[in-house]
Amino acid sequence: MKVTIKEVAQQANVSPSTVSRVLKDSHMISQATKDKVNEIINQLGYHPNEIARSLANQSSQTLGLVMPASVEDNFVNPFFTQFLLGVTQYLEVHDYSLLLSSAKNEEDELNQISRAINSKRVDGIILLTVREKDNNINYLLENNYPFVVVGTPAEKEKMLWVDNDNKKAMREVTENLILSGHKRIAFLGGSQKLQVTKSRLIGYKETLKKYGLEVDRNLILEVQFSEEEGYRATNDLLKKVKDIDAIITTDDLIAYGSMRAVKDNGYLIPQDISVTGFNNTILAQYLSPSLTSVEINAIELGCQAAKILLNHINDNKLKNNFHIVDTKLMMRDSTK
Amino acid sequence: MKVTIKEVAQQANVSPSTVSRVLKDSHMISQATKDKVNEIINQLGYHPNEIARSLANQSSQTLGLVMPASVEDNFVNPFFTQFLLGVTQYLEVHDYSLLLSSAKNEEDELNQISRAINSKRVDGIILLTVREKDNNINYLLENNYPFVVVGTPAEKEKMLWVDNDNKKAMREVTENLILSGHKRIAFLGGSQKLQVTKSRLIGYKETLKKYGLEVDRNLILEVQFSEEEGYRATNDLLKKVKDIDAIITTDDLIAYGSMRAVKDNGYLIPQDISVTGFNNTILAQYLSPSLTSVEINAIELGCQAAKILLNHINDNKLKNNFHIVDTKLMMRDSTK
DNA sequence: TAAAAGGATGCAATCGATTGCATTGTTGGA
DNA sequence: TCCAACAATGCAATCGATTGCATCCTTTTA
Repeated sequence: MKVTIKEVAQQANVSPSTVSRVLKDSHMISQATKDKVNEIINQLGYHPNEIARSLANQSSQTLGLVMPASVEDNFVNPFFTQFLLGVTQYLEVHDYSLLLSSAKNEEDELNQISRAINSKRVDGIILLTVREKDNNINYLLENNYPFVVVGTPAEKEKMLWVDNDNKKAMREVTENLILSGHKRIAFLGGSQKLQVTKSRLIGYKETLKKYGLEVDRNLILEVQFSEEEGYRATNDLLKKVKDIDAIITTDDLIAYGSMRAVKDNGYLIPQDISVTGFNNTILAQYLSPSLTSVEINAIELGCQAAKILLNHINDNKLKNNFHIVDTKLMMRDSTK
Repeated sequence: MKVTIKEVAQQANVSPSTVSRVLKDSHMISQATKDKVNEIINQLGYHPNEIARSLANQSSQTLGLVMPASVEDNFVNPFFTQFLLGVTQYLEVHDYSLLLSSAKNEEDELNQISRAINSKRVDGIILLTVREKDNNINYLLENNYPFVVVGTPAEKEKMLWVDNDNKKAMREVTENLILSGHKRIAFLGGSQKLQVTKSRLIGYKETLKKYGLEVDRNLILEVQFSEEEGYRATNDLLKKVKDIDAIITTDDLIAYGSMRAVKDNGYLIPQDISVTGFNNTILAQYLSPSLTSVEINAIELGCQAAKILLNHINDNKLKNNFHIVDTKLMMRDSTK
């Protein structure tokens, strides 16, 4: 049942080395021998044992990915599934595999990462989260181990990373609102310690300035990523500030909460106040009114992450590299 | 930088065999030697090379999972992410890993599966889909290769599988509706060729009979899994049959389309007609009215799939085994 | 025609573990 | 005191590939 390179060699009357070279299509082997060996290979149904190969080549042809403990918060979002799809699709073409593990909590991530590395089962790691002071990144840098980060890291000139174009995305959203006549535009974002929030905020502010609108600190709020928080924050805001005509949020769930608050305060969407979301989840399509949102190309993000990391692994020179993936504004009925 | 078993052996003045036995905590080794070797191991920061281990042990300590081509249709649904989480969490405890690949289309799945098997990179396969005449299953059975199926397969006494309790779930839904006074309950399900639809339909019919209600063929419809189809089917149904007071669907998206049609036909939910969904996606919570739905415990399903497969691999006797995971009815405002 | 050159292939070491069997040293029973 | 029994460890083969170097044979060149 189990066919090894030795058996192929015997049947073909050559040495295992020759079979190995045929498999690589080495130029050292004559065409006649190649044909003969290939025939036996097909005949016996031989497939190389990748484990043995990995050992001999000192390379597992595998990347590692640790599901962050926070995926649980994010079941709303197809991001993770799409990202995985992008990664695996790219890897398959390049004869790489993906080894997946999951972390029980934040500290456990480092555990999982070092296990993967130490056991030599992966040639590189894809990191799905960036934290402010990121232990995982530090560990990987210290050990000089190949990895790519999804998101913009603090020391972005030191490593590989991919991100979507948050600044540009927010420029588009803001500009769109301004061009359709909005003047008092609020911004509901996540924690401003996060790079992702910072970038989006910059896009928002830049665009206001570009069109000569005031950046009002009272209109910029930090909220948790939940419907309830979106509701609460918007409610407070509308009680305090009376002339708001648009609310930009950085997540569809926040946007949904926000929409509820807008309605509860007696305003119409979008006639009185426009609302925008982010991530273009299924909610955006089916809420009423449907929600204008920003679509993230998670598949492409996964694909690019895999690509950058693989390039680095196969050509150790590229110590620093990055790729920025475009987003797409999905206009719907929650904006004028 | 790279520490092997040989170096540990040298430093500890023993042979590699002894180190290997210390790692297994073999009873053949004296406590003194164990202590000495373990100290050196910690000192040098030695970690076994799992690739080499796999080769020697003829076991990769890894399961394979192919993302079905159809995940793309299912980005709405956190099922996949949750399932993966369940699998990886279980595997980690048992020192197994998960190798992930994705299929471009239905035929490509078999490709991916045979690649994984032939390359000896996995000890078993988790199949996420069941089709009517399933090539993947046939291939794996023919090759006598360990695998577990998610869903109820046709020849369920021949293999390992896990599923959620579809029959019971539908019994609950139906009973609940009947007990709150509904008498003319329609059933919008997916293709009746699918086992999952069959089971759910049985639960529905059984419960009607149990309470002495007529099973009316006109009230049972097959639809595609989409909002549009849900709308269309419901619309047609309501035009034809006038006394319907509840609609059971087998997916939240279908339910949503159905709800829209109910409203468009001038009925109130739930006062005139109750509607139920399935899968308890994010939509169910946030639609208005919020949607009564059935929650599937995908994490548990993943966990059980991994468990059953691992048990089989480590104890080849259990050729047939299964596990049925309970569902949970989430009552919301779309039902009386 | 002999020597050099070069093409095609095989030998054997290697990757980093595991494990059956041989060996050594110690203990206890007769 | 001698030998059997057993505990502890080492030797060397093995898992299934890859690859540097040696070898052999053919062809080219002087």
